[in-house]
Amino acid sequence: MMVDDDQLDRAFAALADPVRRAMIARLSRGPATVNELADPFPITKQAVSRHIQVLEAAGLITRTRDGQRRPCHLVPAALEALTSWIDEYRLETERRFRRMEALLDKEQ
Amino acid sequence: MMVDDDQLDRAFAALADPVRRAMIARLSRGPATVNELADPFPITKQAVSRHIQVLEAAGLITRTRDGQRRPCHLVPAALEALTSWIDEYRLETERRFRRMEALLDKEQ
DNA sequence: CCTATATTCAACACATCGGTTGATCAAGGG
DNA sequence: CCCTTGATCAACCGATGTGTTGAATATAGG
Repeated sequence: MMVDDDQLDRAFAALADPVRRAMIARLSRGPATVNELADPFPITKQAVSRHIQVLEAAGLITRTRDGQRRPCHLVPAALEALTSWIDEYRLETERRFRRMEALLDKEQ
Repeated sequence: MMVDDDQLDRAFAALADPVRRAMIARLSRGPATVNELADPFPITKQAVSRHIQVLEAAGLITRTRDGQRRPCHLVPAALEALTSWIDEYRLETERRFRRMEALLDKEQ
């Protein structure tokens, strides 16, 4: 999946909060409503509702309709886009390190 | 690498800024000083210096000493810790999706 | 020693974030 | 039809983030 700068901004910012990360962890085990997601946290449902909106705006979750409930679903492809971005630079760095080690070995 | 909640907060927040992501990209190709990192951006060196401090506090880079210069170096293990966190939940979600598909197939 | 260069500190402005409370909207169930 | 439940909107508050300018610190080098 290709993402632009704004998408990365929103996605990484969304993950930079322990409440939202806990929600991601919960949603990896299956869909959940606002009330279900709010349950473990000592904050208001309104605050939880906004956390969910942040995750949705970041593309990390989608929402469906089930009567008066709005279940949330994790979007694995969005997570994969983030690991891809990170890995590009991690792998480049590790390759560079290995080249440097090889060069040092040769000089012995 | 094991990271706590605060480390994840700082690391993801550090990546939630296009300037800092561009610095990460630059550093993947080799160490760079504050001045070198500042070059591509239309902001003051002081602002760049603080971006660097954010990346360092997040553990994403380390700094060495070279005379009056303070070169920055990317820390691949810190990036790897982030992809590990993300992948745990992405993979769990994908496994769940596959189980659901298998179940639907069986019901046909 | 003196000066230029590299970097950082301090104080400020402004925007955004994450929480609250209170009101509102929407769908279901008796 | 009313009332309850699920969810959201709006306004506000304190904290944090990102930029600025101006001053300070530290090392290099003539």
